[in-house]
Amino acid sequence: MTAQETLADTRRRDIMRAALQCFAAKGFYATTMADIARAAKMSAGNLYNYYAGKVDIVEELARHEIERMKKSLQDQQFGQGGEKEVREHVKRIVLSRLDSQTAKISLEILSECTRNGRMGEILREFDAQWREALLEVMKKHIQVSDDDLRRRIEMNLTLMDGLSPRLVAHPDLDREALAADVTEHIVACHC
Amino acid sequence: MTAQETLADTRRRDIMRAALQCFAAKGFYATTMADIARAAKMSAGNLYNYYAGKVDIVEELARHEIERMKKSLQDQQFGQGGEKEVREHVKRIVLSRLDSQTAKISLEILSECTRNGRMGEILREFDAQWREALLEVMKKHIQVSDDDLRRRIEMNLTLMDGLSPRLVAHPDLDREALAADVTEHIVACHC
DNA sequence: GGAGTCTGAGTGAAAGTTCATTCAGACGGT
DNA sequence: ACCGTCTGAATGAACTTTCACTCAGACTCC
Repeated sequence: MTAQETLADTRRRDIMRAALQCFAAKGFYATTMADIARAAKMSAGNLYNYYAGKVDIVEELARHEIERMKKSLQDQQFGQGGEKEVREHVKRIVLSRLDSQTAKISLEILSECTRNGRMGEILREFDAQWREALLEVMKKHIQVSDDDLRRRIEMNLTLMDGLSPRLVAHPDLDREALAADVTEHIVACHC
Repeated sequence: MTAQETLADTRRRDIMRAALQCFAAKGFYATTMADIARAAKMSAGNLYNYYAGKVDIVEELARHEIERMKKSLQDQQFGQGGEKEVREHVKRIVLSRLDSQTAKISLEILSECTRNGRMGEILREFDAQWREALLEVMKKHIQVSDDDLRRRIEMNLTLMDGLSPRLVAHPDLDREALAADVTEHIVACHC
């Protein structure tokens, strides 16, 4: 029983990893089930023993990615530590978004969210929660109106959201420099 | 002779308009030739009298959109006018990017650029030209090293690029406020 | 030897593309 | 002005290919 579940979990992880590669390389629509199967080193038919279909794979992957982002943000514990720690945390997040594969998948998911209602819902819900969480943290550090704080948050998120498109339009940009500048701007607003 | 060319041009424009609608609504891959034909009020077969195929339509539309952006930016004449004029120009550009349909198409094109070599080339080329042009303009107004200027440009472009993703993640955001804040940041770097 | 796992050829539907055909209007000779 | 001819835009059904999905049987550990 446990062995079965473990195997199934392993297979699902294999498939997710393979799907991530393929989707980053060719996009959701251009990758075929055969592509995913090949990348996962199994037959196409076997995919259906672990996922109901392609849509299922796409949605689970998108949910995973959003969940991963949420987790990485929450782990940062913005409320804790001095300015130096905060700066390092922020910079780590920024740099993680300046990864080519991450950027491609992010854009793919964003596109999908504009037309797949359920996925759009998930993203917007996550975004709203995240804005509220940021608001609460910042309220403790800085004495300005909520309205003003919300505007600063929106600016900072816009900056974060711009990293993926920027990397596509300018793949050779100086990641360290951009990460430093973005981090500086965010921290300046935060403290 | 002239009449024929005009008719062809009209049809191509009809098709482009129809394709833009469809692509914004369903994305490049999910829209079928039948969709475009329906939106353009003609038969599917007739599309092939004006475009070689679906890929051709997608690429021409993307080129059009990038060209349109380039033109709108060049028209702004950043070098001219006082600070007030510059501010208004920038704000107009920012607001134009905070349009829902524009945002969807932008994301669609960005995704496509990550996997279609030719389209990626066009985007990166445009981006590089634009960065150089900005550098030249800013050099005249502000006395800092080229390296520093390039970093500021990269920041500002990141901010601009973030507008489309932001609108997808938070469709109800206060556009006026965000546009004002983004504009303020850009102008502050520019003068 | 049986349960669980996997394979890969096969299937059907969907969508891009082609093409024989239609038809409205332009042209030109009488 | 009228008729015959021609052009080419437009149609839509047929063709072709691609791809998600299925299933009957093979394989492999206990």
